[in-house]
Amino acid sequence: MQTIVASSGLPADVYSAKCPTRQVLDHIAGKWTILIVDALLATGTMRYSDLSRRIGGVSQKMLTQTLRQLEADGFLTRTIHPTIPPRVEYELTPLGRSLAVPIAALRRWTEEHINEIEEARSAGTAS
Amino acid sequence: MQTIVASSGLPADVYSAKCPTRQVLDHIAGKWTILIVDALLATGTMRYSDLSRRIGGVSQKMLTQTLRQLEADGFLTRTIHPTIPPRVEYELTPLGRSLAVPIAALRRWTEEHINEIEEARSAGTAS
DNA sequence: CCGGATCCCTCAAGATACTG
DNA sequence: CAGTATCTTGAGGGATCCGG
Repeated sequence: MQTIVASSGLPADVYSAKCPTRQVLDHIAGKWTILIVDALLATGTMRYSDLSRRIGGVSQKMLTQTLRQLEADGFLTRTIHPTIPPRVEYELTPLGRSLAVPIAALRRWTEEHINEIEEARSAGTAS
Repeated sequence: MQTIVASSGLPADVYSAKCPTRQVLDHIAGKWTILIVDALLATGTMRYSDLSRRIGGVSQKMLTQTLRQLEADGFLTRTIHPTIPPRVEYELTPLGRSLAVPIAALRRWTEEHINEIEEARSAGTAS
């Protein structure tokens, strides 16, 4: 099946630097995006601090920035509860959950093949 | 199934910044990695200049750097034919082809859902 | 206290030019 | 053809501040 991109009227092609699909792929490819979406698929609704604690090594700046990007792309919703202290909850949309499927597959692949990769690495450095 | 990482003796966990799986995921997540692996899955063996032409917007530096990384991780092989002019061919290993499956799924997802994403974006900016 | 926004600085990506 | 060398720029990390 071939998709025609509405905004450009051209066929979707991630190999073309100007194609809108490519920009989207670049966002998805970001390491924080993958971890956030995968965490939300597993956990359901999460607060800002939950995500911050769950995802090791993420800075507040990048967490906020990536969450806003994901919200703009329609992958998740951001719900503010104006209580004291404030509560902000993030949850995947149906679109976000459909993206989470291939992303979770990628995470699983990494965890399942890590030992093969480490073997290849030590084989390379040994020569 | 839970994988124990040989080098650390700990369970695989991409959410931990120090886990080896996380470093691997960060490489895989890179936009160039995804495009290179996906291109090689579709085409089989490719020369340096083939990849350079196929992947729009990649600089020589990043192409070389990413290819060396993928070679070190055991995802592809690099074969030099010492002819004049020189020929260098890249091809996925079995490990690389197994990685290409979830990566191709991600590319396909992007191309198939681009119109939904653009709709979400314009809905957001309109408000 | 939570969920950021802001400032500053570093390091890696990208453009450009050159070479075996 | 298939890279390396060099320089530049800006995305990303750390620390700090702030409104509710």
